[in-house]
Parts: sequence; C-alpha cells; structure tokens
Amino acid sequence: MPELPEVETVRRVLHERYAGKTITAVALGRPTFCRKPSADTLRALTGARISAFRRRGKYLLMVLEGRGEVVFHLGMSGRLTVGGESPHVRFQFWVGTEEVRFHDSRRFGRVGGLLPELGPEPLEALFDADYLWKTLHGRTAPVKALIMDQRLIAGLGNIYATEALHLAGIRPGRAGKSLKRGEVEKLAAACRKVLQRGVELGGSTLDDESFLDPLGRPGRMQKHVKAYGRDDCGTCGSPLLDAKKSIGGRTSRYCPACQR
DNA sequence: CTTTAGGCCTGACGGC
DNA sequence: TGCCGTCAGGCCTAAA
Repeated sequence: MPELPEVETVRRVLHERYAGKTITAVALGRPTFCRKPSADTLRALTGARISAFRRRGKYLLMVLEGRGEVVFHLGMSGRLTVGGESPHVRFQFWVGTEEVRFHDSRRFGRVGGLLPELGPEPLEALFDADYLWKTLHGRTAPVKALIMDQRLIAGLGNIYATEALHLAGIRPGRAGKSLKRGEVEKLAAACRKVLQRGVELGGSTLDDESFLDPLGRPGRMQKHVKAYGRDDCGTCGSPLLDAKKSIGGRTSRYCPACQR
C-alpha cells in the first residue's frame, strides 16, 4: 500500500525522468475508474511541460508549467509505471514516445481534483514532539487512529503507523491523551525514523508485490519491518497480538512485551 | 467538534 | 476441484 515512502520513491523516479519534458498525449483506460481525471484536467495535461513532481503526504503532484498542478493518489493498489503490462490501466500519458500508465486494480486511486487539507509533513520541521503533544492532547481516540489521520499528520498508513508505534514501545489502542510527554517524544522520533528508513530503502514491497516503483523495482523496507504482517516480534521474538477491535478500520498488530 | 462505522473495490486465501 | 465468504486497507461520508 503506497504510503509516504512509496509515493516519495515514485516521485523521485518520475521527477528524474520527466522534469522539463512535455506531455504529448493523454488517454483514459477502459474500464475507467470513478476518480478519473476531468475533461479540464485532461486538457491541462495535454501538451503541457512538466516542471516537477512534488509530494504532499501520500499525494503525488505533477507540476505543469503555467497550468497548475495535477494531483495523483495511488489509493490501495495504484501504480504509475513506465510502460509495463497490466489488465487494469485506468489512465495513460505519453512523454515523447514513452508511455506512462496509471493502473489500479481496486480503483481507489485518483487522478485530478483538489488536494485535501493535510497535516504537517512528518519529515519536515513543522512536525515535532511539541506538535504531536498538542495534537494528541485531550483526544480519546486510539493513538494509532490519530497518527493515521491525514489531517493531523500527512503520510502514515497502516504499515508505517504500526512500525512507528512498535519502535516507540506504545500500544496502538492507547487513547491519544494517555501518552506521557516522554512517550510522545519517542513517538514523534519513531514516526520520522520509520518513514526516513522507508524512503532510504525505496519503500516496502510485501509478499503480494503490491508496490513496485515505476521501473518495476521492489522496495527493501519489508526486510526491516518489526511488526507489520509478522507473527513474531522482530525485536524480542514474542508472538504478536492483534488488537481486539480494529482501529480506524484496520488491523493493528503489536508486541505485548515491547509495547505498553 | 470528535469519534465510529460503513461503503467503495477486487485479488488472495481458507473452508467445505 | 471449485465455489463462496471473508479479509485487506487507501479515503470519504454519514451518523451518533
């Protein structure tokens, strides 16, 4: 599932390859998806010069010279690939003669539309222990649901939230307001750490190969995961548990020994 | 405002 | 073997 590190990995490849180049054509795949680019977006893309690819949280932004930005969201299963085969191509564009495909079996992805309100970038200065302390203050919702709320912090999904809580030694079901100051400091640092690691390692490709970069290369973060999708704790070897209730609609695995 | 639940969607997987 | 139910989880909206 593309979270901040996966989107950043995609961004770097596309920026390197296409910044400064011109989009020669666009096309909608069939069957299309509900969050397909509008006619206005298609018009803006056609013939535009790409000045950059940027990223905000899990959103990828294609910056067009003099024509604003086009928002891409990969959802669950979305991928942007240079060529490549897929039965689920939803949208394509060409840069010169090279074809870039947006494919997405589950159709949760999106091309175009507006960027929603998002919290600070966890790898930038605005996100720190003070910010997280203020954000969690008085909140009764589980801390995991809060750090996965994109309006509070932009970029963590189930994998990296699970890993950050594990690294910080905090159980996912704890109420936000129950965290002590020292725990909040650990958690803020852990969020940065796991995301930074994920970016350095080119994202995480779980056994289903859901994530591959635009050139088809898998990430390496999955080898360093300590809790997500594992049966035993990567630190102490204890059997991991799943929270009895799903948190934020997602399963939440934790180590009963390492996390309190 | 905060919190929770359900819907969207389809591939993978387990049980019978 | 093959069918069928369940799960997975990005985000959004509605309801409590």
